[in-house]
Amino acid sequence: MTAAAPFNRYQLAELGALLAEPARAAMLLALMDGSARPAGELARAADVGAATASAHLKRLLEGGLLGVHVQGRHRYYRLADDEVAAWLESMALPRSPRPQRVVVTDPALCRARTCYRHLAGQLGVAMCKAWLERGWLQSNSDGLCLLPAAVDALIHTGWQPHATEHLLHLRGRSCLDWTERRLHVGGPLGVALTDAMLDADWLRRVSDSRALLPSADGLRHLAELGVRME
Amino acid sequence: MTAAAPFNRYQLAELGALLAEPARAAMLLALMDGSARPAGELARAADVGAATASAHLKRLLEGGLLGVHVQGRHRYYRLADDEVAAWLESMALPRSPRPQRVVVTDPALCRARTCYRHLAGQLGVAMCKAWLERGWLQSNSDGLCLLPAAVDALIHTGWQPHATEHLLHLRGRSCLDWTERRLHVGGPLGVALTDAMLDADWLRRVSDSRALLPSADGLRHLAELGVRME
DNA sequence: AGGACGTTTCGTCACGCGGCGAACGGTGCG
DNA sequence: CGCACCGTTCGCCGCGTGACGAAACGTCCT
Repeated sequence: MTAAAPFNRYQLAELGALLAEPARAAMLLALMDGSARPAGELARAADVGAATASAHLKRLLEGGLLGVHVQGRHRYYRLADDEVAAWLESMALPRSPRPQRVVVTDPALCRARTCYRHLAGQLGVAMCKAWLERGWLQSNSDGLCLLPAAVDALIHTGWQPHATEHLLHLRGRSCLDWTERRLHVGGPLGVALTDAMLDADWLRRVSDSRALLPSADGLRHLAELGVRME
Repeated sequence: MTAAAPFNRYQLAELGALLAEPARAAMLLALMDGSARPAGELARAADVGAATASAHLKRLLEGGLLGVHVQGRHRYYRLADDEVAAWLESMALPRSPRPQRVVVTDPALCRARTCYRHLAGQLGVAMCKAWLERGWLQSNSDGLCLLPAAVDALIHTGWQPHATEHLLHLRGRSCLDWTERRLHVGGPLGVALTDAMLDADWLRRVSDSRALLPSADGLRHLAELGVRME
């Protein structure tokens, strides 16, 4: 299902574990200027004993993050290569947007709601996805447009033929859903579809909320049209 | 001394610790496609119990790597943002040059040697650094050049005035040292300086080696000129 | 209202791992 | 050749933390 996992959980964990110790992190940071430093100096930089430092350096070496360069009774450790240095530098970035809040959302609002004036939420996303897969909705450079097969199906469920055929002339806009992070149908087409569903009593407005409540009738019809919510 | 450490050892270690657990790593990998998944599903993906998964998700959330989106009795976890996804992707890269070898090097070769025909090794790096700091050597767009103050000092130690003054007209090239990963003086200026030191018996060639052995006299004079080797 | 279910919190246990002191091995210097 | 020194290996101890079961909390469904 995932696109292409770069490597497995154990490799990622092993790499993380190398950074997870303040003493090792201190050593890596001390070497980030590209210098090569003897073990004793790194032990002092990390504020640990020689024995401890030696063990850490061994792990970092075996993990491929360091290289060593033996010179008489000294052993000079350095970052394995510039890639490692660049990668360590990049560790600082994902921390910038530090404040991560817990966003509490009304369940009904997630299921179906208006986005401006068109349908959004799980239902909107499901409709967009299903109709694209069925070939009822098409995406071109101009945006989204409905195809005749969709109109036939909608009329078959009881929609007014004239008003439904009018949908063919409306343009839809791909709209990224806030909660689902998936595309759904916006623009004039999205608004018209939503209005029609409200007229047909498939959806009902909820007072004082942007939530839309699907009726039992609506859910049944939508399921027939390939739109299912888990 | 280091350029600008992005953050301290504890922050780096904390970030690493978030990845260091296979269960957490599995969860992050499962979310790398941008999906939002409920806690139970992530528990299954990580192959741990619900209680354990909940604790891990809490840590990842507080660490800023995940966001959550509460919907009724479900809690959908996702990567905090696209930056985190890109950053995780980049974790795969530094592993490619896996084989890290221990390089054993002759101590004398590291201390001082010829790089092409100029002085390199610790001594070459020390000279470059000291003379830049003293304002005897200057770096401009054209490379390195010696300044009159340096010539005066060199003549004062006994170098031939005429030959020494000639050094002012030579251009030096910044050369990155192989063992020290530091700049030293190459180019015509570097060659001329090295030749002069050999002439003055500050340095001696070692047969069958690129190593250069500083004489006691040479070390003393170099120390006077600010060039010290630890 | 009551039962089912997803999720979190709490309490407990056990393993892993980092820390150090001491001993060992190798290199350089007088 | 012996001493000094740097670094590693070994053995032991203590803390941190991940694992789970049980229980509590909150939401959905009928």
